[in-house]
Amino acid sequence: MVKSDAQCNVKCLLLPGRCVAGNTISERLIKIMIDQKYLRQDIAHTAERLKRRGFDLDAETYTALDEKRKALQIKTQDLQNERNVRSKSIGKAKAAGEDIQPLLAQVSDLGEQLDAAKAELNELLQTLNAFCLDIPNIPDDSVPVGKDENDNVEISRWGEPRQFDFDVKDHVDVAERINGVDFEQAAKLTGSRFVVMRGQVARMHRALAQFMLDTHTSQYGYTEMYVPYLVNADSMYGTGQFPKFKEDAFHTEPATEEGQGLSLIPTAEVPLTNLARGEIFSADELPIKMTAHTPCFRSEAGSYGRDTRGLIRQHQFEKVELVQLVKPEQSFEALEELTGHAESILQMLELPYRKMLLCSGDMGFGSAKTYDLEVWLPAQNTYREISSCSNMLDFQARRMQARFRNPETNKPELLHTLNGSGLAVGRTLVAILENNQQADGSVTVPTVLQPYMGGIKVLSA
RNA sequence: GGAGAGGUGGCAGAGUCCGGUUGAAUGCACCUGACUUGAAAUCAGGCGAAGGGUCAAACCUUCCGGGGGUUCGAAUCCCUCCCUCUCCGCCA
Repeated sequence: MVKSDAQCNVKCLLLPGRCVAGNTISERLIKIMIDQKYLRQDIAHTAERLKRRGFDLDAETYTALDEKRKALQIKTQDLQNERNVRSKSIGKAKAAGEDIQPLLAQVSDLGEQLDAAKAELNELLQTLNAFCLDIPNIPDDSVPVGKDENDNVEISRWGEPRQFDFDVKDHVDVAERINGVDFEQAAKLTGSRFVVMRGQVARMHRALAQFMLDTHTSQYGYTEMYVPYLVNADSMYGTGQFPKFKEDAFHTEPATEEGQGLSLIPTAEVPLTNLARGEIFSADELPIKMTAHTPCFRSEAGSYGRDTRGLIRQHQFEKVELVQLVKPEQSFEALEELTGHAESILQMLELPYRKMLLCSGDMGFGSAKTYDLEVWLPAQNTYREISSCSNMLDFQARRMQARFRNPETNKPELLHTLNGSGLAVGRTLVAILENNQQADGSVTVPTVLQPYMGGIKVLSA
């Protein structure tokens, strides 16, 4: 139904010349201007809402900085104007063959004043920018106020956890019994939190990603994308990983002394969403729905000792990501849709899950509203996160300057971005291994996956 | 990796050697109006972004790949980084 749109989107995204070269400082100076406008509207209310997620906005500092900025900006612009006017008159005088010397004398000290004002303004802008980049997104009013995952609200459940008449093994035991994983080899090659998969398990891992991609493209109108796994700093700023969460990602060494290193993507959300960076879409190009299957790399700083066994928490894992770029008024509807797309994968794989609405304190930095899908893991006797679907509103769009032209005003306006896992492939594999295990150690292959595995119905040693 | 060419508005494409009223000729696209039964064609006008400012305007500042420098003044000169293209080499 959206096929033609999807095709158009690819074309638009891939049009040569639309890619904006990575800008650094000047681009960020613009960003903060907008952040300020945003904050200024109602700073007390903003602070109150940010508090719900445990963030203390220092409104006084902000207001003081902003007022200072305003004064400095006006001063600087006045000086620039004066310089421009005088320079022009010098040009005229010179063209008329008049003596320029007296005019030059008049401007002699202007340059210094201007330089000083500019430097001061610049410094302030950097401060303000840093201040604004650390502010998380504002939770939507529909988000329950809470501190941590214990305050998340269960929205729904799907499927019945299976009753086992034998001792349930965890996915590591299940996979090892059919010779499908080898963590020791991975540790030899690289270190902890990596895995080597082999044979039918490796194949099922691949099949899962293929199945997910095919479903999202053929059923839900997403355009399949192939994207870089290494991105520059601007991309990481754009989606909100930088500056606050730099430690969570892996980075390459800078290529040159001054050059910035690249970062391994922690999720395909980064490259997919940043496709919109610096772009102005026409209204009829939206919504843009993209999906990609990529590896994801996370340093897992701060999670030492958590989920050390098995595939749950790896430094490298695969994910099929869903990203949507939509008009502002459509984003909440789009979040429901996108979450539904991820849910449908679990349903087709017949994996019991529940849908959680994250509370204000448990949401990601850039999200205004997030649903987590948690799949049932019998060995852990609990539900574990397998997908996280978020409406970022214009949070990322603001950082990226991702806009569309509103036909009503004919002006560029920030669009809204959404993303969700559809699904995390490694954890889906875990869920199948655990939920579909048999007493004899074999694992049944979900029906929808069988065509992707040459008709194999059971994984066995 | 070696050699060369180039990065200008939605697109195409001048300007850059010899810096000055150039946010930027021209063409296309687009919008409005006139003409027309309607359309095409033609004619007239408009048509980048961000920030400041204003009730709204006027108006001001900034932006010709990024950063820095020279200058009263830089799209134009200098340095540097990034990217693109062509040829050679190498390679999946």
